[in-house]
Amino acid sequence: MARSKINLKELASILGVSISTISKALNDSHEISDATKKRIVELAKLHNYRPNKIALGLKSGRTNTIAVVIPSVQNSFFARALYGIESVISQTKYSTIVCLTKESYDKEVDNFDMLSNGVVDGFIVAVSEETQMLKDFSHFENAISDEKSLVMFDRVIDSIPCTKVTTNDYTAISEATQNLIKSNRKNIILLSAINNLNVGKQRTKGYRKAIQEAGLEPVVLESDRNGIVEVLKNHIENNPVDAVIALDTDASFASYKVARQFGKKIPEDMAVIGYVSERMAPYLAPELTTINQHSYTMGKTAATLLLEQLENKSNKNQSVVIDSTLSQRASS
Amino acid sequence: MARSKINLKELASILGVSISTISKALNDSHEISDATKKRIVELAKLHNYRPNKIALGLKSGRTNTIAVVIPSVQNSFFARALYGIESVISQTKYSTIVCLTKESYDKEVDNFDMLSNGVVDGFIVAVSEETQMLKDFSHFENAISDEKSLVMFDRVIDSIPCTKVTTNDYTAISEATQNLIKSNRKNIILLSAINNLNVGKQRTKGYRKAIQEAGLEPVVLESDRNGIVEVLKNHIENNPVDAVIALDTDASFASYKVARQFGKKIPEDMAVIGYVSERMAPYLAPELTTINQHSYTMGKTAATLLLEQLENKSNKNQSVVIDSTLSQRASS
DNA sequence: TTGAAAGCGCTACCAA
DNA sequence: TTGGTAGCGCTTTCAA
Repeated sequence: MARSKINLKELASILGVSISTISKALNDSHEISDATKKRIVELAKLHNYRPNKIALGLKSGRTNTIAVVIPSVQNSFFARALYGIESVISQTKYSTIVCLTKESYDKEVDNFDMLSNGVVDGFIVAVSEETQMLKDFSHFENAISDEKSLVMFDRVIDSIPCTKVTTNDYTAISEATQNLIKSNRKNIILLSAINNLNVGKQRTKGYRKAIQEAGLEPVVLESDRNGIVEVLKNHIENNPVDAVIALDTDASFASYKVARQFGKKIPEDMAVIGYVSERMAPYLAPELTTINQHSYTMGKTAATLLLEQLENKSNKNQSVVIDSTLSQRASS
Repeated sequence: MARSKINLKELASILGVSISTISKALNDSHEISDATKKRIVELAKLHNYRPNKIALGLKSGRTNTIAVVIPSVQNSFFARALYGIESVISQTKYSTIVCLTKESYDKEVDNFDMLSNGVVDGFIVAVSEETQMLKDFSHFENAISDEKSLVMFDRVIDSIPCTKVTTNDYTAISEATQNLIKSNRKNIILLSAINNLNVGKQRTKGYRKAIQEAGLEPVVLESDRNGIVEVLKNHIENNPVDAVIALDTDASFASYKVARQFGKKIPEDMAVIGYVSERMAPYLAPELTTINQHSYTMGKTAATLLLEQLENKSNKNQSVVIDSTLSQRASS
């Protein structure tokens, strides 16, 4: 196939017409006669001509590319949110660049720096943990002053003026806790392998609120992914527990594992409510009651809002809350 | 902050020097005196100057961007492979564009078309199922004739001349089957929610080979994610089963679920070997013996080979095989 | 040591 | 209906 990056200039010289004629013809301009248009389009097709996106980008100042900057993709929440984003974006003329920050401030800043100057038209970001901690948000401010559209989802920074999509985590978990209380659980503990993250702390707050309102004693068990089983074991050995709220996948699975080891029946002896993908929850025995964050919907919403902003169909800086819901199953 | 996309021209006019002087100074050219260099660099820093990547790309014909084109990211194999790729790439001057094909030929072709003309320097791809079926590989051929570097991993096309990273799935599963046979299992069935995929068929072949060599009868149960539990139930109700090889996460979890429902103990009554992420396997009760595809390593390898190719350090078209290994746990 | 100018591939304005 | 030319932001040769 006669290929290898043919450009307007070459097409022009083949047909003995000017570059601008070629350009106009391929853009179906009314200025060009149908006859030449046809010749040109045919030749272009023959040579499989594709306009050079980079040149287009330089010219127009827009690239029809958006960046999705998220901490990870191992996490089913972000994987599914990304899927939602992609579903929306891929139906448009836009493409997606995905950047993984691994919760690192430096990586996040690098990505914004690299992409802000000409490469993308806008950003969808879930702010990394380290950035939240350091409270240095100048890369976001710079993006805004560079007139990039910016949408934050899940992990948002209140003080940055941009569009935001969040979930009502705090409320959801506090309601879940109240549910357990109503069904007469007395020793409801919280188990978390993510209390190093803000999300974890937020959820813990919701738990504490509900527990304290009921006059009960909050018990918060935290560890990292590797230690979580041990931490729970140690606690259960020495304390009464009749319900666990598990803040993440590891904590959820750990609850089941330890319950088995201690011969505790779920939900009779111990109820469990956890965060696990909706796809996985039914496989647990008994099926796990989960708090569903609707990650796919959040992704779709974030993408839709960004697109509207890019096409100037919406005023900037909306805030949308996607309700988390309790998916009641057999474990509680 | 005085920002908003300052460029060489503006810097030049501020200092009353020429654009080329600015350019050279910022690139630390020896042609420029230290004095002016200093003035220029300082001004650039003050204005937070960042070179426009798009302009650079147009000029140089390279963008220092690579595309990763994979079917999905929900799947833990690809999620982790992507993580491996990112780990390598993010240490270099290159950035990554991630495209999700959802196993669609059209999406894959679109992505290649969009990115081939100037946007990326190379591709890492796991070929979509539909593409494998349709056997139309011209988008790969075009990329090659456009002089893009191309690395395929996991899902590769033999007839396309490019670098390839694969795993020895066939051998791994056939060895796993032999293991079961040696430990005296007689009714070893295969359970798959992915036999619509080539990977699934490949694994099935490995199973059949081992079973038939042992003079046993192969039993292949397939379904999709939603039907997999029912299919297994129906079979177990009416047939003896003392071992299951589960080809994917859903099939693996389904095996546990059904075993429980029928009061079959794992591994005594029924052994299970499955494909589940190494992170998840220990949470199952009993812990699941898995076939580990080393997705992270595959990703890293693919990325490393691509980089070498981009920097012309390696001859093209190597083929690397990353051995799958059996992670023996309690379920078999 | 500095600057002018061409050119990467494309579009759009203005002439012809 | 067509073509010449400028310019997007940058690098690089060649002159000054």
